Order: sequence, then structure tokens, then C-alpha cells
Amino acid sequence: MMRLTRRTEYGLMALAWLARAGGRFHSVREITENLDVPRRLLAEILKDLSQAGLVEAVRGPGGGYRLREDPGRLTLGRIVNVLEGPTIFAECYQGDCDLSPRCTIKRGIGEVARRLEAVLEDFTLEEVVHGPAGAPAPSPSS
Amino acid sequence: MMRLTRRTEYGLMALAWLARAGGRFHSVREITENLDVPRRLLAEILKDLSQAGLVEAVRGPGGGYRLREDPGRLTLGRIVNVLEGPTIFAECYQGDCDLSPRCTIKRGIGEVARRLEAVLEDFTLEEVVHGPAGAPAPSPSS
DNA sequence: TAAATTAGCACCGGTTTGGTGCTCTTTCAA
DNA sequence: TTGAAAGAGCACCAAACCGGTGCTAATTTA
Repeated sequence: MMRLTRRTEYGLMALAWLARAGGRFHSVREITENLDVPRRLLAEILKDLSQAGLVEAVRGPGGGYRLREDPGRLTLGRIVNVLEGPTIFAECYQGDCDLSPRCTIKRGIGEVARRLEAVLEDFTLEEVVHGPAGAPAPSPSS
Repeated sequence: MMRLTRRTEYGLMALAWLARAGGRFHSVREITENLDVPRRLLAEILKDLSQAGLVEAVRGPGGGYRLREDPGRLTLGRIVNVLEGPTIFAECYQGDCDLSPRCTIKRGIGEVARRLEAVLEDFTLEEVVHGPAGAPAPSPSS
């Protein structure tokens, strides 16, 4: 539990990189040259992020991806939600529990789930990029 | 991400039931008669909890399982840790990141992981049993 | 000794996950 | 108008993970 999939890690890395690179559009090729992540896979991931509206895509020469919004406004919760689907902390909690009619944890577990989700909602891409309490971010090597 | 496995849900249900049943030892048979969870699987789960020292086991007739400690002192974090192994939020965070030498999220992601783990450490079995803010727990039907 | 119980281990089928191949569409520039 | 540079879409594969079961000990009580 509580482990990001590779897709999400790759996606975060790309988003973080885009946040620092800023400005113009950056192609998958360019990103993977700076990040070494499997190229085709990252393409798939960015496509999803594009469909979800987190990044903007432009095709053709000079095209690529660009953040659609301010990194300080983009929460980890949204990103994870896009790349891994809606969080289902426990069957119990989602209302369609078929584990047991006599389940003993329905009550408490919902609160735990809410607290966890709140943490993810509380972090923004910007904070992921800059690290805890304003640690200096290395400048993009490109 | 952030989804309990069935093993953990079952384990929690059993622990919660044991917390309420209290006192003597309760066999897997007895527990599953009250919880309908696959018997053999719950046996496996309780064995793990026993090896980890969260419950006490006694074999033979009249034997079974019993909580080894106060439900108010047993954190969700420990339970999840036993049943799902140590939490690895991201490869990055555990020091052995092989995703990229130029990873851009190492810095920030650690803090997120710590916050998430803190939430789990903050909840105890007792709170899971009683639900948010002292909702009345149904008495065991046995 | 017989029955009740946990312990240990191997196994199986289905789903998820990481990753790739191939083709199509869009766009720009020569 | 043509060619190359990009993203879009879809199908596919191998490996890992997960829920669940079977079978056989080992331990304990009566």
C-alpha cells in the first residue's frame, strides 16, 4: 500500500522537469534526454496527462508538451488521480463493500482514507520540485 | 497507490473483532463464523500477525489467537507494515533509486512519504474499531 | 490416541504493471 | 507539395503481484 507506480514516478519526474524548464514546448525526446526514462512509456504517460488537461500538447516539429497551469496550483492528489485512477483505500470505504456483511472496520477506515487523501491534496508540484522548505533546486542541465 | 490489499483488510477486520471480543483465545474458525472471510486465507494472515508479535497464538483444542497488546497502542502503521511489508512510497525515496541519475523529484517526495506514514502511525486499532469521534461500536454478535 | 488447532509450504489462475511495436494524424518548413 | 518531426491510438507481451486453496506437519488438550 502507499506505493507510487512507475508510471506515476515517471510522470512526476517529467512534470517536475517541465516545471523547471518552463516556457516553450518540450518534446518527449528532449525530456528523456534529460531524465532517462523509457521514451515510449513516457510518451504514453504524457498523453494521459494531456487528456486530463494537466499539460498542453502540440504536434509537429517544434511541438511537445507544456504545463497547463501554475505548478503551485497543481496538487499531487490530482496528478496521482490521473495516472493511477481514483484512490480506493479499502473496499469498505467506497460503499460497495462485499467483503463481509458483518465487517467491523467500515466505521473507522473512512477517516483514515480522508486523512491520507488530504496529505496528497496538500502537496503541489512546486513543493515536489523545490523539496522541503526551500531547498535549492538544481537548474535544468539542458 | 494507497489501497489496502485484501490481506490487510481481512487482517484489520480480524484484529478489530479480536479487540472487541477480548479476553480468551479465539480460533480462526470462530472468527470466520463471525466475519465471513475465507478461512484458509485468514489463517495465513493471522500466522503472519503472530510471527510479527501483534497477536499471541496457542495451538490445540481451546487454542486460537488473542491480541498481544492494548488496541489503543497498536497503530495502523505497524499493522499495515506487517501485512504488506515496509512502505516504499517511491523508489527515489528509499535511497536505492535506479530510475534516473538525473531524477528531479528525490528532494520533495520524501517529505510526502513521511507525512503519509505519519497518518498511519497516528491511527490506532482502537480508533478503527470505534470509528470517528466515539461512534458506538456494535457489540460482537457471538 | 483422537481431535482440534496453528504452522509451513507449494501451487494456481487472474489481474496489474512495465514496457514495446506499429500505424495514423497533425504540423511546420523547405 | 513533400518530407520530417512530433504526438495519438491501439494492440500486444512478459513478469510480477495477489487472492485463494491443498496438503501435510507439529502441538496441545482431553
